[in-house]
Amino acid sequence: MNDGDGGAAPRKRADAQRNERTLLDAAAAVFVTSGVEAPVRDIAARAGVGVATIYRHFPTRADLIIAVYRHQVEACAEAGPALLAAVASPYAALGRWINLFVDFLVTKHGLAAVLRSDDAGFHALHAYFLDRLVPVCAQLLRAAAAAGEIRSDVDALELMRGVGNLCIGAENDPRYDARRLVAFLIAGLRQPG
Amino acid sequence: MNDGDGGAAPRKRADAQRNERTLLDAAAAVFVTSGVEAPVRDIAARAGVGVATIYRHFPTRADLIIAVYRHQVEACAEAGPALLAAVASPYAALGRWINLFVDFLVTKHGLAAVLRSDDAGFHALHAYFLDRLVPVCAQLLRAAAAAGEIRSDVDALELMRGVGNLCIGAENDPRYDARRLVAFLIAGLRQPG
DNA sequence: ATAGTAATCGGAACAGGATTCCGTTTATCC
DNA sequence: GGATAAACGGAATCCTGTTCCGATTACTAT
Repeated sequence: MNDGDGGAAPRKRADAQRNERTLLDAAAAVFVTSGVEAPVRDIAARAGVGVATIYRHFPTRADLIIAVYRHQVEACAEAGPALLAAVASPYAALGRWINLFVDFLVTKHGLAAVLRSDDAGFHALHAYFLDRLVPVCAQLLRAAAAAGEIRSDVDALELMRGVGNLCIGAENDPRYDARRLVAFLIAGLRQPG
Repeated sequence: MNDGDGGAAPRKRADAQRNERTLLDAAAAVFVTSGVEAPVRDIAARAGVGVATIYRHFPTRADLIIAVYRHQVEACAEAGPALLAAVASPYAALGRWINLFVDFLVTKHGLAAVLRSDDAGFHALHAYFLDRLVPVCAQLLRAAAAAGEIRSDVDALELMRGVGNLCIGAENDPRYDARRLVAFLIAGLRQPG
């Protein structure tokens, strides 16, 4: 809703809309090469705008990161119920879903690191990821526990944070395979016996 | 060797030795309250010296952190073989040793985070921790694998990095229990079947 | 079409931290 | 006690992030 006209929102100016799009593209490109903590000035330069324009559109870096990756996070969130419906074993569905999440994180240079940062500026990023993905994870955990495949005392938030942490620094380092370690962690959730 | 006199090293001046000690104490105190990434100026102020004095004694922050925690890291390294000798099951010894490591990390505010940082300035810190602890971990892993208690394809470096990552952000957050997650990870190493 | 208006813009100014430089101090040796 | 070079402190520099302000430009009403 509130996309074409709206009542209260006075519709943004055309140049502002254009700049927002340009900034998203520039940020995405810079994130790929320099990571999500690239200097603000670099992103502004790449977009051909002044630094203040970034702050006007995205008050904190978290807002910019969220905007850049929103689609992929949504896709990941929606994949949870789909996997649960499509795969026979809830435990297998959980494993598959976690792999999707891990793949997403390790391909976004530095994202896992800022995701766990306790810097106040990243509060919105924290909140978004957690609000969107923790419930999905909790649903998968409940299903697997109900099926007796894993222990029932696993907290979704804790697991998500653990998996996120395991993904830190996993980009382009052949000696560290986050996927493998996460698989061990998930294996460790199985019922003892 | 080369502690009291030596041949090539011209023995440091007395005030320099005193400052180095003072700096170590000041850094240790500041690390406890503000974490290992505390501003250099704070440490200098606490020690009552100029900032350049820090750089003269410890060229990078990594050197300072290593010096502050060297004793505890050595103790952890030496605990490995001791546990292996004292505990009947190598797998149990591994678990106990990992717990020592985790306890060390989570009580040093922010240490786990810089430990995994790929910032060039922390290269020495990386190298020291890895050189000192990975061989110990490898020995424990070999013993447990030889006893048939865990799979034999676990790399010590990878495991250490995984455990270190799980400890990031674990200080004073009741909703995140790094010890518990590490326990799951170690449990996941058991032989399948 | 045009003048008025307010949203938006760009880059300079400011702030905070790390790192380096240099004139001064001081321990050591003779 | 004086010469010498190591060590010192703090100012200067550099690099980011963030805010401010005069200039610009899209929209609106006539």
